[in-house]
Amino acid sequence: MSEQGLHARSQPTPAEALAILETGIERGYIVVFFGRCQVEYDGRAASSLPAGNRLLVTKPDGAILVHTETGQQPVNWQPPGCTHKGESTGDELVIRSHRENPSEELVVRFERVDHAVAYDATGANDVTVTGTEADLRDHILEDPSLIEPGFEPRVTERETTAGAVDIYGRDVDGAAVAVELKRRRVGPDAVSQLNRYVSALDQELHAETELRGILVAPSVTDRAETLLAKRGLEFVSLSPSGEQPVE
Amino acid sequence: MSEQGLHARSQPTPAEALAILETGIERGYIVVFFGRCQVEYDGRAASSLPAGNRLLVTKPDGAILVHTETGQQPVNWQPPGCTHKGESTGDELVIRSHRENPSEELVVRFERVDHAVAYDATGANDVTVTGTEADLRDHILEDPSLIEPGFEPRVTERETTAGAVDIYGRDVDGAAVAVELKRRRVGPDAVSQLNRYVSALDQELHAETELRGILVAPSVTDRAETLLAKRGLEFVSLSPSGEQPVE
DNA sequence: CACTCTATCTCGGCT
DNA sequence: AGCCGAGGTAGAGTG
Repeated sequence: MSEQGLHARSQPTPAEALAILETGIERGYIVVFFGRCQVEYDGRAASSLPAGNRLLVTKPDGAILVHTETGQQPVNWQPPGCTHKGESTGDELVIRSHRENPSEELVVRFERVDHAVAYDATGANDVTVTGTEADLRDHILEDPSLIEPGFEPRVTERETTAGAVDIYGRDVDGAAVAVELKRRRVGPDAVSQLNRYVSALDQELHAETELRGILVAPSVTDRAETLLAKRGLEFVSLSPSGEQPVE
Repeated sequence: MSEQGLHARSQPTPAEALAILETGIERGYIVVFFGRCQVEYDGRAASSLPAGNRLLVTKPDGAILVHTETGQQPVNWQPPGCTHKGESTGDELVIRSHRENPSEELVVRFERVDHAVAYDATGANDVTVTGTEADLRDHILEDPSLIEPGFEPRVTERETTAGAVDIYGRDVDGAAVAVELKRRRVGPDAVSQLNRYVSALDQELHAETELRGILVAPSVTDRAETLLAKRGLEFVSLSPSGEQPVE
């Protein structure tokens, strides 16, 4: 079965599957195998997966994925930038994916390939997303009173020795304000992040100005709220849509 | 083309592709479409992807993935637990995936399906991984002197009001020690995490005992090192293998 | 269900 | 190439 941009074959021999893999890689196609395989990985960590029926995907950018019947995430993978080599040793098809820095290798052993497909998956891959932290920031810059009356943003991504503050400005009394934005409900980690920036700014300004830290998110967990209080930080409830979320 | 546990068809009509999807879902198969589609998503965020040749995977656990030719991650997806419905409207095949809590919907519109596969991907999916944080912890519990001579672990996952300390114990002088483990090089976030635990413990113990905080990781970034010093915390270099990493 | 934290996180942006 | 932080993070463990 072979049309323009598509090669598919059921129950290929290892040699046939290898041919589909190699021509697919050469042409910049996505190559997909359905079959029974085992997987070994060694690199940043190491893992072993016993034999089972799986879905293998190789992409022209060097990514490779092994999917089982469950989970959104692949059970094994390699990131883009790897080089894949197929090898047909008698009745087995072995696919090795390797990369450097860090040195990692993934080995997939097919004892049986039930179906093989190579597909030309070209096309726009520019997805547009809304409801991000950037949207939340833009809403605030457009209407700073969403934070509080009289809030005046001065800069975004203001650098400190501890990292960049999302929005830096002044309140109605002239006090400096560091704002940390989160698009979703936050835990203690977000409070610590804001606290790092506020501590760094506190040293920079050496007490010349009063300094406030405000965490902006749809909501916070109990522990985060406790930590905010302990650190003397404030919270403003806002969603990425710019609306105050309903309870 | 149809063997036991596999249904595949090239250039199916929308009705034929829909049949493969529905029987595949009913039988608990992975269903894969290769074709030209556009994708809309609305839920925690919202996104839009113009038409292009893509790979779509639906899993029997309710997960769904849309892959382009680049990237390890799918360009659009739904997590396990969703319900998928196919719909053949004339010359289009539309797949809707929906879930509640949060309410999210993914709509994939195929103007052309070039190839469709349903595959019975059963088999052991229990991957064993080594080189994790748990391995690092076990190495330390087996040989506590990896931290320092005389270190004596008392409990793992010791609860504090700020969260659980990975390893809690005593040093050779009887001082309390809170150890935070990381399997890889860490930045400021890990230092803040340890600092939260140490602050909480400090209050709990109300200065009855001296308290030390030790971050264990292969290495730290410059900012993390600065922050460690500022917070009065310590660092011990260890890898998940239990070895001290070479420079 | 919500909270917390790990992850071979991935990914993008910036230095 | 490394650092830093966002992410529709996902997934696991626990209460």
